[in-house]
Amino acid sequence: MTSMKDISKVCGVSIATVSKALNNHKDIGEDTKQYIRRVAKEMGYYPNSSARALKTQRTYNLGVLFADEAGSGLTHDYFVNILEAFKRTVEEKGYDITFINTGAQTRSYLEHCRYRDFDGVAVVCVDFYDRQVEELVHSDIPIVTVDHFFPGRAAVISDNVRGMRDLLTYVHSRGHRRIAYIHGADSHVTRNRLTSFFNTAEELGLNIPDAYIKEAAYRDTDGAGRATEELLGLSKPPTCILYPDDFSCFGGMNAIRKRGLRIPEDISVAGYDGIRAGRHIEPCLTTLVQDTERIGARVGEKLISLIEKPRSTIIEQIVIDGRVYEGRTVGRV
Amino acid sequence: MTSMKDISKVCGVSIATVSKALNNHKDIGEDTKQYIRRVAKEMGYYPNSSARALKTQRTYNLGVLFADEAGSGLTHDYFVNILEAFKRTVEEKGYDITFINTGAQTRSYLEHCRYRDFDGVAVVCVDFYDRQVEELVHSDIPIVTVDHFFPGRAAVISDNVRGMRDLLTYVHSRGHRRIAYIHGADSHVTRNRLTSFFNTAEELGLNIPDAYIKEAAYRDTDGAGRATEELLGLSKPPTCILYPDDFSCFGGMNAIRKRGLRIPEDISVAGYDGIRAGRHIEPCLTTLVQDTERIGARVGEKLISLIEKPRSTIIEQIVIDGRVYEGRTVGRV
DNA sequence: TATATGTACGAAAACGATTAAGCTATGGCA
DNA sequence: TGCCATAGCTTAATCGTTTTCGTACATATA
Repeated sequence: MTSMKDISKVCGVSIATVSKALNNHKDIGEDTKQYIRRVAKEMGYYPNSSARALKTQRTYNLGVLFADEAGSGLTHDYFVNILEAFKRTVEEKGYDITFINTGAQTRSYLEHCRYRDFDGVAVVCVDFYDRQVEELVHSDIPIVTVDHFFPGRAAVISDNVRGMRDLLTYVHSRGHRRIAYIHGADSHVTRNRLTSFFNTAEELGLNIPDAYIKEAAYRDTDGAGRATEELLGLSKPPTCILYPDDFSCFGGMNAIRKRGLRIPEDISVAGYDGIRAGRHIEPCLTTLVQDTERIGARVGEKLISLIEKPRSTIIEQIVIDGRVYEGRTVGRV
Repeated sequence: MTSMKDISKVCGVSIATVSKALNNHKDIGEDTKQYIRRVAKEMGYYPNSSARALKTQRTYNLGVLFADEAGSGLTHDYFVNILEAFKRTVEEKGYDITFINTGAQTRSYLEHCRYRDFDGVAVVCVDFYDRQVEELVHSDIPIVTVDHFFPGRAAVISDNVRGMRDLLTYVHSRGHRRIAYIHGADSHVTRNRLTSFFNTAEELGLNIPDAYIKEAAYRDTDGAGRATEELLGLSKPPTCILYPDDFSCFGGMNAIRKRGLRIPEDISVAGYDGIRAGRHIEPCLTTLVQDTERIGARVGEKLISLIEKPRSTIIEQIVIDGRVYEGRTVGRV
């Protein structure tokens, strides 16, 4: 590896001059600058990030905390899409991203961040009630969280209240009155959707019997299937079932078909998330598409502004709208 | 941030002693060691990776080159599952992973690797004919590639030859004789599957008319749909169609249904990959499941052994078997 | 002419660790 | 008693940068 030292020898100048020339300081003559640059290029010089980080305390490396509740890791469509958009956004600004180790827990999340000296951290997907997450969030490292708000910290949040309202309103507009909701396991997101579901139902004058509310873990096709069977077994079964997410909806659809019922002729279903596969199955899934592209991009932008201009940055919740995707799983009734 | 210097002051010993104590060198007294360790812990000390890397030339950080051909990035199911398994494996051994910037190309892949001083690189998903990839592969950085073999470098390869053979044999065993194959865009993987398809067909005594061979880009549902329509329009259409991957198969299934045909009663289809969604749709997809878990794990193990014991490590191709998943899209004929 | 200003560069410290080499007691042994 | 090992530390160099403070010289100003 060629270092500045090597270049300085070849050029017959000091290391300081090389550094300044390469970093375009104004107190180096134009000719010298060009000369040094040329030699550097010829010698295949590339700066050493460790040395630079050591001196400047800036790594241009961002940590990503990504720990799916179910341990499915990177296979979670919604979060992975956010991550992808986030990655693209920050890479454009010269940052790299490194995963915060979640598997082999020899050090805490915070310790890991200190070790790697991340300039900032994006908390994309995680158990927000974990003590290690708490510790990390209360540290002095710039942080942006997704879908969860911590007081005094920036967050980008998919609008679950509005999302559920739009979805339910759409289903209602298709004539459905007996609507069941299988919600996900308890979390901020779940509570928001649930509250919004009930509020919207009331606004729409819907009567939702208790038996129409079920719980199944997110992305648990079997659990969603079982809940679906229970709903279908009711004396007055719903005409439409809302699911925690698209995957769960797949599970529900299978349970429905096992009973010999058709979708959407006999019963309607709707998912949540808008994963790619949903658009390519038959009938294609009606769902609430979360705008992962914008969410990820905003997380990136916000995090970088927290890092680069900490003073001028207002801490805030950034709320991102989704939209109803009209597939063909919600029939007219 | 507490440094060794701080600890050394508090303990009244030299920095060297602190370093040795923490790194468990044998020439430090047991009492001193314990004492220093205790103080370090109390002061919340954590080593600085940049400083350490600068000195030791080891970063314990691995680069991941992950550039989906279609720019879909992390949303590619097959590769993302490999990545996940890879990540878990190397994290267990104390390595972190950082993405090699593929979007904002201000520096080449190799330059990026030098900059970050990766101990090694996993090339998971990329255009292997890219000049930058060439450059990287021919450098002195330990590398393991997935699904592509470069002479003199380690590779983990999903057995596409055997996979296609198993799949075709299975389809044949279900009574199909008129079998079409929509293959993906040209690549090593595609060529292997295609060759294997023809060889197996010959072994089985199948006659495959030219019109039964089509091409569509990987994961391109529309393209697969169009190719499917062409196949269906033939005077003697196939009874079974094989697709480049599961997603394409979804596209094909939709095209088939648009014609009013039923799967698998009227026509059979099979995918390739074994993505999660395929198992949860109706009817669930018959496909060749690639063992992403093992592929990712082997990439991790191999890469680490290349790094940690470069001498004793034999460069090799590691071939991983897949297996046919019997869904319900291939009927008996 | 004497002084101020500006330009172009260099010397050296510092970032936080690792490590070879050196130093100093202490105890064992002839 | 004299000598040598050994245990247990310390000194100091080093990794590759960045950055502050000088310095030397040329030019402008009074």
